[in-house]
Amino acid sequence: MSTIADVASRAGVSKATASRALSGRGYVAETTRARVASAASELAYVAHSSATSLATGRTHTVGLVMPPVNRWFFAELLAGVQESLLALDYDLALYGVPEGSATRERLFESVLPGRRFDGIIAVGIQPSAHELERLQRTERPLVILGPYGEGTSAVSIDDVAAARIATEHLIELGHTNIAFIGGPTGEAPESFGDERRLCGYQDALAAAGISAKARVVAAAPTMPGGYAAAAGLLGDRRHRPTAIIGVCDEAAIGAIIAARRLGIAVPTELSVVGIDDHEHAEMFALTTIGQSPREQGHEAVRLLTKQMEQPDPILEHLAAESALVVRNTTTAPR
Amino acid sequence: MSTIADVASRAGVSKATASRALSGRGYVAETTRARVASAASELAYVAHSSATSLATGRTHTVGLVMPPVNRWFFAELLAGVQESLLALDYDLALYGVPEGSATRERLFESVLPGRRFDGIIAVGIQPSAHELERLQRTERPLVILGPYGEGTSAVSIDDVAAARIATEHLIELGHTNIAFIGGPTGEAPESFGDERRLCGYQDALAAAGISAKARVVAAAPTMPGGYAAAAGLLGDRRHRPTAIIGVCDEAAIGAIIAARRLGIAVPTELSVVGIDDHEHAEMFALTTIGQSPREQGHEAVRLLTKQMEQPDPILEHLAAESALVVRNTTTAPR
DNA sequence: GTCACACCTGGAACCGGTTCCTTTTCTTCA
DNA sequence: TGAAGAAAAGGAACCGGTTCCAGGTGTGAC
Repeated sequence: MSTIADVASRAGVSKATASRALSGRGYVAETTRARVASAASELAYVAHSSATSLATGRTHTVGLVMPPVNRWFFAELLAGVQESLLALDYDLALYGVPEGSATRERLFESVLPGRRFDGIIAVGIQPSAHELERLQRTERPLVILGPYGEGTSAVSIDDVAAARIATEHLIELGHTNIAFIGGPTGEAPESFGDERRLCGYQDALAAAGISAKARVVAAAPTMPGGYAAAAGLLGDRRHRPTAIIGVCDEAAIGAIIAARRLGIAVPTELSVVGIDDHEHAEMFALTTIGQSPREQGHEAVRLLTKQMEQPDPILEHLAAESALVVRNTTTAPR
Repeated sequence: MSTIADVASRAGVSKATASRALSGRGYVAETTRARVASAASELAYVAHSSATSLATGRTHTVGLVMPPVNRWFFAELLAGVQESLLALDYDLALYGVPEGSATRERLFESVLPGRRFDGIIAVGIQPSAHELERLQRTERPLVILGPYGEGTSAVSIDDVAAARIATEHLIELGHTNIAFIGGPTGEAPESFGDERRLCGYQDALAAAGISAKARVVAAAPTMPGGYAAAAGLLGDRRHRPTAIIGVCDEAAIGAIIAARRLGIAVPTELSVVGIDDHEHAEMFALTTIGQSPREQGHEAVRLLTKQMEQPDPILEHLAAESALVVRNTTTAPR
C-alpha cells in the first residue's frame, strides 16, 4: 500500500502540500491539486486511518456497547445506529457485553479508553458509577440508551407509562382480571426496562383499585417464554384471566399462540396486549404500545454528534415517543 | 489522558524501557518493571491504540461486513463472531451493507482498505471481482461466510444439500404434492443461500421423478412472508399441497400458523419442514434441517486467525454441518 | 516604489507508541 | 585474568499522517 509520501513524490510536491491538496484544507493551487489527485488515484492511495487519527486526535469511530442482538428491540436499535453513522461517515465498533464481569471490567478499564472513540453509545446496561467515571475520564461524549444516568445524555421511552397505558386500555374495556406475563425470572435481566413495565402494570391496577387481582407470571421476554407462561396460566379453566399484558410483543405473541392452541378465541374470550409494536405484531393483529427502537438509534447518534460538535455539551434526556396502537386482540370481556 | 512518556518519567526510565516493561518484550529488570507498572497504574495509563497500530502495523481489529441483523441467522452469526473475537481480545468493526451501491462502493474502495484491519469477514454478500481485488490488495486475511469465492477462505452449509434432504424426507414419507415457500421475490435477496435451497428442492423432486408437481411460491424469508404465502396457497381446497417446505424456519413457522388459522391440522393434514433449526423451531415442534450459525461464526474466526498467523495461508473451504431434526410437523399423507 | 496582503509551497515538528542499535555493567567460563 | 556473552537501559529512528511556521511569489493600493 502506498503512503502520502509516495503520492507527494509522484506529483512532485512535498508531503505537506499533498496532505493539503487531498484534505482540501489550506491553500493549494488548482493545478497542483489536480496533479496530486491524479497521482493519488493512480497509486490507489488510501490514507492510513491510524496515522490520521494519531495526528488529528479523532478516530472517526463510535463505540457501541450493547447486549446480544438476538432480540428484535436491540437488532432494530443497532440498525438505527448503523444507518445514522453510515450517513455521517462514521465507523462503528461493536462490543457485546457479557454478564461475566471479567471481560466487562476489562472493556471499561482499558478497551474503551484505549480506543479513543469519538463517542460512545451504551445500550441497555446501567454502567456502575466507577465504570461511568472511567468512561468520562476519556472526555468523550457518551449517550446512554435506557435508564437515566447522571451526567450523561440519554434516550428511552417511558417504560412505566407504556405499561400503564396498555393496562388502562384493558381496564377501560371492562377487564378486571388481567395477568402480566414476563415478570422477573431468576436470571439477570438483559433489559432494565422490563421491571419498569411491571411497575406500570401495577400502578394502573392500583389506580383502578384492583390491585388485589394482580397476577404476575414469570417468563423470559421471548415468544417461547410467553407461550409457556400463557399455556400454564390458561390451562386452568377456573382461574383463567380475561386479559393478558405481555412485557413485550414477543411474549404477547407467544400468549396468543398458546391461546389458539388451547382453543381459546382471541379477543372474544381473551384479550391480549403487548408493548413494542414488533414487526410481527401486525400479522397477529396485536394491540400494542408502539415504539421505534430504530428511531431511538437515530436519536442517540444525533445526541452524540451534537455533543461532539459542541465543546461544552448540554446534557439532554430525551423521551422517545410511544402510543397505543389498537388492532384486533383486545375487546370487552363477555 | 497520560502517555507512555509520562509513565516513563514518573518511573524514572526512558520511553523505550517503559514500553518494554509494559509489553513484556525484551530485557527489563524485575524491579524496574514493577516501578513502571505501578507508575502506569497510578496514572491510569492506557496505550493509545492508534499509536500502537501505527507503530506495529496491527490494528487488533477485525472488520465484519454483513446484511442487517434482523434475521435470526445473521444475529446468531454475529453473536458467534463476537464471542470468538472477544476471547481472542480482538475488536470488531461492523459494517452493514446497504444495497445502494454508492455507499457500498465507498466501503470497498476506501473504508475497508484505509482501516487496515487485521482481517475481514464478509457475510452473505458475494463481493464482485473488483471488490475482491480491492480487498486483497490490502493483503489482509479474508474469510467469506457463504458462497465459495475464489482465492478466499469460506465457510457455509451446503444449502443445496440441506433443501434436498428436507425434500427427500417428505418424499420418503410418501408426499408427492410438495410446495416450496420462499421463492425469489422481486426484491434483491439479502442471502445468496435462498436460491440454492430452491435448487435443492428441485433436485430432489427431479430425482424422484415428480418435477412436474413442483410448486414454488414467492415469499420473503420471514414469518409474515411464510404466513401470507401459505394463506394464499392453502386457501384453495382443491389444489392444496400435502406438504410444505419453507426456505427457512421463519417461513415454515409462518406457514404453520396460517394452517392452524385455517383449521388445517399439522401434521395430519399438512406436513411442514423448515431449514435452520431456529430458536423457535422447538416451540412449534418443527421438523427441520439443523445448522448452527453461531458455530459458523466461530469457525470463521478460527479460519481468519489461522491465516493471520501463517504468512502464506492455506485457503480452506469449510462445509458446516447440517442434519435432519425430526420433530412433529411431518408425517405420511393421508 | 513600497507596503500590505493574499496565495502557494516546503521544512520540520508533532501525535504516541515500538524497535533497532549502542553502551554499560555484570556473570561466567576457559 | 581476560574474553565472551547475557542482562539492562537509553538514544534515536520510524510508522504515516497533519499542521505550524517561514519564505517566496504576485497583485493592488497608496
